[in-house]
Amino acid sequence: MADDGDALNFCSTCAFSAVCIGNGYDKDHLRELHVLVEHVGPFAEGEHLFREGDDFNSIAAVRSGTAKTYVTDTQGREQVLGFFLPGDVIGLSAISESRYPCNAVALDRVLLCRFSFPNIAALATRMPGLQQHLFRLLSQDIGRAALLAGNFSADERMAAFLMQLSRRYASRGLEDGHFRVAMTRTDIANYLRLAPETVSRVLRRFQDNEWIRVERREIGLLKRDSLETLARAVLRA
Amino acid sequence: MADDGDALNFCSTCAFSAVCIGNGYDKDHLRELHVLVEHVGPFAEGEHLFREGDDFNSIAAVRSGTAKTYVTDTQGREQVLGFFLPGDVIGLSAISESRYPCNAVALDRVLLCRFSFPNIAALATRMPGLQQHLFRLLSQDIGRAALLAGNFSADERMAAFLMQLSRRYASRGLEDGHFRVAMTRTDIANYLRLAPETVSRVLRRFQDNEWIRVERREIGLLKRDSLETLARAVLRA
DNA sequence: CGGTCCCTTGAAAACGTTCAAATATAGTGG
DNA sequence: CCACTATATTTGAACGTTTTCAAGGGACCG
Repeated sequence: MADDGDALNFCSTCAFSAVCIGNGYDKDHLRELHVLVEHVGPFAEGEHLFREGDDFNSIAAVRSGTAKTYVTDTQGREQVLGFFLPGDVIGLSAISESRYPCNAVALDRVLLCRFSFPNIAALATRMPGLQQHLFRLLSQDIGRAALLAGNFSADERMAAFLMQLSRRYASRGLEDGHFRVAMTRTDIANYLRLAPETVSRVLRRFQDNEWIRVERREIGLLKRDSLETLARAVLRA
Repeated sequence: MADDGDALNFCSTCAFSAVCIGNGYDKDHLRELHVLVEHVGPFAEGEHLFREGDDFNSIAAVRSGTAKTYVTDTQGREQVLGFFLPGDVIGLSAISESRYPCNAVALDRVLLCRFSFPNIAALATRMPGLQQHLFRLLSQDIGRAALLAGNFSADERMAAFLMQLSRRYASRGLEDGHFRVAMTRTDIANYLRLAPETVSRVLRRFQDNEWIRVERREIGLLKRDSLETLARAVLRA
């Protein structure tokens, strides 16, 4: 994946961060990126990475573990905005404000690479490639946020959720046909805007159809085609 | 609003574009922005500004009129992604791709200021303020997209829609207590993920409560408090 | 004046939620 | 090692909101 030996020698974990933020930089640029990076964590399960209203000054790449972002609505119910796997960048939606607009919490043991945003933005003015990468990260998130906004059935949502997870694992070179999710049913429900009971029932139905195999947090995908067909309505790809 | 007399003398409409894209630039910078701007339109009602799959190379500020972006789902049903009033920037979600991921169509007579994105990004590397403004525009859209993703009732969605519209008019110095919307009930329904019949019924109920006054596309807000209360669940502010 | 598209209204049906309760799992301390 | 508790998950049944289907009215445009 990161076949840039020099960068790896330079600092293996920070090279990984550089990969998270963008590719194609020379050694000097990597060195400049490196000084912006701060390794933070580990965060324990349930520990907050940041809270709504905290001063925003950095974005972070997940190095290992899983996190979720969420807000609490007026009736105190949790709305999960997204899940963040290793390689994902968290905190982008805060850029337009001076404070984080949501909470972020670790779902298991989480390690981060934190980047000062003012500094990285300043660096970006001298590195067009980095600027473009940041633009793309931001723009991608706009599309991703719109994804679940549609008017979809519980089955379509769940299928899309599973396929998206699988794709994200695959894009990181991990096993994508069988994985262990870090989130509870309730987290999934809050993300998909369904009741936890509905999540449970849909998973049951998928298993009865022999499309998946579920055992607690372990999920195996048996009939990707069927799931893809359902998910297509949501994912449009 | 635009109290920069020089800029206005320089080119009134382009000064307006500069205002759309960002403030606080000196005369030289405005001149540089100016050469990037291309006035396009008018587009007639129903005419497309761009279509899904078109090559992406520019973003555009709406100068007058109203547009919507939408995608067509697998069953051929339209999903409205957003409405764009004068001053709004359209096309930001395309930055991560080389092609537009959605369609944009004029709802009435529309004029645009179009900016070459590669050029404006290049300029941004020399103008930190512009870069930051672009980052903020993008980040704002992430938040806005997440807005309607929640699990809200038809009443809450409609109230939020009306209040948001009112606020956007107000922020442009326009009448915000009574306005004429350019979109059909079906457009609103496709945006709020409701059936057109539901939109009709909710508006009826609001009018029966004397919260609003509706006559075709004309909408007057009578009890902003009641609407705000409902909308709060969605807008969180 | 006729046609088309938009909007409204009513009744029935569907889907997901809520409520209630049973079951299972992991962590804790005896 | 086992009981015990808190939390997570599953399941069933009733309920409610929104959708769907069907039809009627109304505005605008030629």
